[in-house]
Parts: sequence; C-alpha cells; structure tokens
Amino acid sequence: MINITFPDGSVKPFEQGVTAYDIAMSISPRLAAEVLAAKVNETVYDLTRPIKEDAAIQLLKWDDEEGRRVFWHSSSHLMAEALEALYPGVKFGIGPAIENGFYYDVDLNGAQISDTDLAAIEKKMLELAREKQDFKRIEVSKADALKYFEQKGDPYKCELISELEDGTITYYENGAFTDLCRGPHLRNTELIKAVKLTAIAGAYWRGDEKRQQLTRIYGITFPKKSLLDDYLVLLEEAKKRDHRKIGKEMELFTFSPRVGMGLPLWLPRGTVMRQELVKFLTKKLNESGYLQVVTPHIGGKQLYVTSGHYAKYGKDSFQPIHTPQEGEEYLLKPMNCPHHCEIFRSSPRSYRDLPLRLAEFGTVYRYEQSGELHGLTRVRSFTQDDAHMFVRQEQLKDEFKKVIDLILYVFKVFKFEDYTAQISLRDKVNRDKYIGSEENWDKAEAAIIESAAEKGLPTVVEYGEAAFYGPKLDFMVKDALGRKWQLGTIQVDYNLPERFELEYIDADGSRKRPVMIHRAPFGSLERFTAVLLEHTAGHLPLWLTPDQVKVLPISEKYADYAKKVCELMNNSEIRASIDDRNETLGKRIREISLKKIPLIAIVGEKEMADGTVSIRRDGVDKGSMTVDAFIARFKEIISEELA
RNA sequence: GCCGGUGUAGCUCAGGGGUAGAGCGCAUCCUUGGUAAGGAUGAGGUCAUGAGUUCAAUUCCCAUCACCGGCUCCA
Repeated sequence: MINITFPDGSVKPFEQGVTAYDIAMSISPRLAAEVLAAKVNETVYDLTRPIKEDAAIQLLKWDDEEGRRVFWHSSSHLMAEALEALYPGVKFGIGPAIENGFYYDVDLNGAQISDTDLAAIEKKMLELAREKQDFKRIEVSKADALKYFEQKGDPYKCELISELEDGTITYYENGAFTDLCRGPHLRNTELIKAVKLTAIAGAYWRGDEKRQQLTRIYGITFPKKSLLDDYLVLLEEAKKRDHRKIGKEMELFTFSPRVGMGLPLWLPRGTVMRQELVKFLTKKLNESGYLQVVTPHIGGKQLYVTSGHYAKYGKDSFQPIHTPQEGEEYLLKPMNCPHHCEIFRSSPRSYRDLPLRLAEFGTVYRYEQSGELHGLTRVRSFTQDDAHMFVRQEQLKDEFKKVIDLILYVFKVFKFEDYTAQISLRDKVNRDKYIGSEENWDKAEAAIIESAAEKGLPTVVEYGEAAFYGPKLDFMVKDALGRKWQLGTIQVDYNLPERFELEYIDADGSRKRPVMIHRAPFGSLERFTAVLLEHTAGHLPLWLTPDQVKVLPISEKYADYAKKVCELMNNSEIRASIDDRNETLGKRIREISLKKIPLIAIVGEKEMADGTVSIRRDGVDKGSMTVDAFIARFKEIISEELA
C-alpha cells in the first residue's frame, strides 16, 4: 500500500500502482469523467500511469492551466492522426500545447494546404475523437525509436530522438498514430468534443530561418461545444479592442504606403494624446533630477562604428545617407545612446555630477523586417521616452531601483496590473552575439538580478533576450489578443562607456569610468499608445483623451449659450467643442458615445436660464451644475487620475 | 525576408466573364428636438497596380504593392 496526500492535506492509502483515474473514481465517477490529468509530486502524469510510491496528488481539470495544456497537447496528436489519414506520407516536426490551443509543424511533402482545407481536417478530428481512442504510453529504447521513425521516413523525429538520452524515450499511441512524445496525455480522445483550427503559418524547423520551412497548423479544442462558442465570441470581442481599429475610429493615427510602411502618421487627435503623454512624463522627470536634451535624427557613421552598432546592424538597417562631400556618410539614428554619450563627453565630469541623467523624447529609425510590422506596436520610426544615466559603480543599484519605481508608477497610473517583469540575460551558449567582456556582463547581470530582488519584483528570467551590449529588465504587457509586448525597459551597460572612453574625476583625483543605465518607461510612445488603447478599449483616462467634452445645444436657439460655455471650458484648458449638427439630441448623444468622448454637456432652455450645464459622463446622467462647478469637478477628476 | 490569407464608395461589407450594390458616414431640404439611430433627396468607385487569357475582365491566370495571421528577427 502507498499513501496518497490530497491538496487539502488529507491522506488515504491505496494499492501500489494505483492510477490517478482510479483515485478519482474512488471519489466520484463524475469527477473521474471530468479530470484530465494529475499532478503527482509536482510532475504532471497521465491519468492511467501507475503511481508506485507515496505521493502528493492534485487532480487537474479544465480549470487548471496544466490540465488544459494536457488537453491541447493531446489534441495536437489527434490533429496529427487526422493529417496522416488525409495526407499520407506527411512528416511531423513538433506539436506542443500553447497558451490558447496547440499547433503542429508538419511537412506535407510539397502539398499545399489552405484555409479551405481546415474544415475537412476538423471533421476528421471529431470523427477520430468519437472513436474513443485510448492514449497509450509506451517506453522505448533509443535504437528502436530511431529505427521506427527511419522506417516511417520522418527525419524530423529522428533528429529529435538522436538528441535524447536512451532510457528516457516514450511514445504515445492513439488509434493508428504513434508519436515520439514525453506526454502526458488525456486518457481518451472522447473528451475532445469541439475543434477549431484557427490558422496556417510557415514556421522554420527548430526556429532556424536557414532550415526547412514547415507548415504550422494552429488549433484549439474544448471539452464542450459551448466553450468553443464562448471562445469565438471572446475572439470577436478582442478584435474590437484592436488598437488599429480604435486608432482609425478615434482618428488618432494612420499609415500611407506612399510615406512608407511602418511609418506612422499621427493625426491631430492622436497628437493631442501624444503630447499629453509627453507632458505627463516630463513633469515626472523634472521632479526626479533628469535633464532634457535634444539631439539630431542622424549621426555620422563613425559614431556607430564606435558604439558597435554599425558592425552589428549596419547591413540590416536604413543605409547611410550620402552627401555631396565625397566619403561623408550619416545614419538615421537607430537609438539615442551614442548621441548622449557624446553629450557626456562634451565637458569634464566630476564624481559630484553623477548620477547625470540625460533624457530625450528621441525619434529613432529601425529597418524592421517587413513581415514584422504591426500597427503601432512594431514600426520603423518611433519615439522613445529615452534617458541615459551615467553613474558611479556604487550608485548603480540605487539608481536602478529608482527607475523600477518610476516604471511601476507609470504602470499604476495607467492601471497596467497584469505585467511581467522579465530579466533578459545573455544566451548561455552563443556568446559571440554580444559585445564586451565577460567580467562586465557578469557585473551588469548581477546588478539587475539584485536590484529586482531587492525591489521584491516578481520576475522571470529569459536567456538570450539581452540587448547585444547589455542585459535588461523588461516590463511586458499583453495586448487584446494576449500577445506580449515589451513596454518599459531598463538596461545596465558597461560597454558603451568603454567604447566612448567616458570618464569622470573621482574624489581622490583619479579618472574613473561611469556605468550607464538605459531606460524607457513607456518603451516608445507608439507602442505604449497601442497597448494602452487595447487595454482601455479606447476609453482613455480623462486627462489623456483627445476630446474631453462635447457641448450639445438642444436646438439652434441655444447656440450662443453653447458657444459661451465652450469658451469658458477652453479657457480653463479643457478640450471641449460644440456639436450643433442638425440631428436629434438622441442621435448626437449616440454618436458622441460611440466616439468614446467621456463628457457631454447638454444646454437648453433651462440651462441657459440658470447658467448651468447638464452633464452626462460615460453614459450616465449626472444632472445639472454651474459651468464653474463643472470645471472645478473636472480638475478634481484629473488630479485623482494622476495621483 | 519566409509560409498562408485579404484588397469593391470615407467606414463595414455583399456581389459576380457582359463596364457595380447595401448599411453607416457625407451634402441639401423638411424638422427645432431633453439624454444611444426623425424624415426626404442627392453626391461619391479606373472594383489596389501592371501585364496576360477572352469578342468582352472588377470577376479567371500571373506578377507587383499594401494590409492581415504566423515564423525568423527585434539596438
């Protein structure tokens, strides 16, 4: 007998070799029907895998993320089975569960597949699911595994197997389909009741663009049809929050092929918003000891040879601008740091001057790959809310922590609660992607890890995500469709100070090298705007929204009064305008609401007589008040938002 | 850059080998209104661009461009 400990702490004895399914059955058949997998001593097990020793067990259901992953992973096997039936000779890459569903990378032997084929695959999957196939876990030797897939003619699986340790290899079998797989899987395919294949994409084998491109088929499945319907509705809702759609509706920004792809044009309303963002941060920077600078949009080629950017990105960026002067070359600046380094060098620096914090809303130009451009989140010209701190070594951690506070303040004001703080370090293996000495990298990485820990930040560590000159602490926020974007970033850099030979005179008269911190709380105005629009579905904070108030005269008779009210508001720096179109009141209110304008001031007979306005805020009638009272309340709301 | 998809009025979209439609928006007129769609009339399109097939192409084929979903990349 073995002892099984349940999540509530209770312990029950079971036969050795009992399965999680048996255990669930012993509690209730209904539970057993719902449970998808089990966590046995922190390892996720198949329900049918025997448990041989005392263990803590947690039954995983659809509500558990790990349960869903097992469900989707099994679904990818089901899809593979369907593909093998429909496309004989298909070869398989990998087919994992992802955050929302699963995919499988397949080689169709040159056969083409398009959206219209997906329905047939879905149908086949459901058909196979209804056959109630058990998933069987089989342990195999490396030699047998290799032999099997060589015979089958699947080079991708062979490559995977050749990298595995003998004795750790398992197959999973469902119906006619056998796959190399670590598992775990569902008990049976019958649990899969609803299937939706969502997309086809190209994907390089093992993520290497020099290798074979496979066809990736994305899908999602559910244990109930109604859950699929809910999911599809959710997707539709998410699409309504797309910043590209909202940006068009609210007339914030646009693109023009003639200007060039990835080059955003900020429209008047978007510019109002953008300037408010700049104003908001500038105020904070002025309070925090930053000094604003302005630098040109281009820099001499030598500047980037010195910084190392030219060697690293020269070929893949906007090419140098030539001048009538033979041999003279300028680059559009891809970042502001080299310019700021030159500002540091412009005069001798004392240890008393440090930290020196140079800030600039600097517009930069990067030749991003055409397929990667995406609305305002990924563009070729954008403005960073950039700053560089030049600090003494012993000031580094304190300064770093101050920046963390600044970013957290920004996130709080905008109510970004669901963010991840990602520590981006060097690739453990491939070190030649980076410039600078091992020693400096070690120091920089340590500084970030310690600062984040001392701030009590919940972090995840990602290797290989560092910038080529230094490690970063990145703040990631999700968009409406759950894609993660980096907003705020803080980077520690020992390399540029060396390359630019930056120095200060220390207390003892010796020359010392400062450490540099790069940071941008928004990341860029463009990406921040995009994520904020999706976050708020366009319902921006009052202080930020381009049109704050619409004044609505009930009829022409009150036009003069409306004009007076509007002027009073404008004089108090409220962005108000009049809507005196020849439409019914109801219609105008509807359209203004759809445009996400938060405040409507209605004026008619009564208001004109009393010197009041009747206020409607976000669809709610707030009653009437004097214009002065309204202005006072307006200011109050804004200061609450910014507190 | 690569794989797949899309491109028709300002916007959202329908259509289809015989030179185009709807709703919304816009304009004009009627209406002068009390908190999410009042009524009438009208103006808008080389059907992304360029070649090809055809008596005839917006429709079919090809290329290009842009956009969309992914992959790779991301200072």
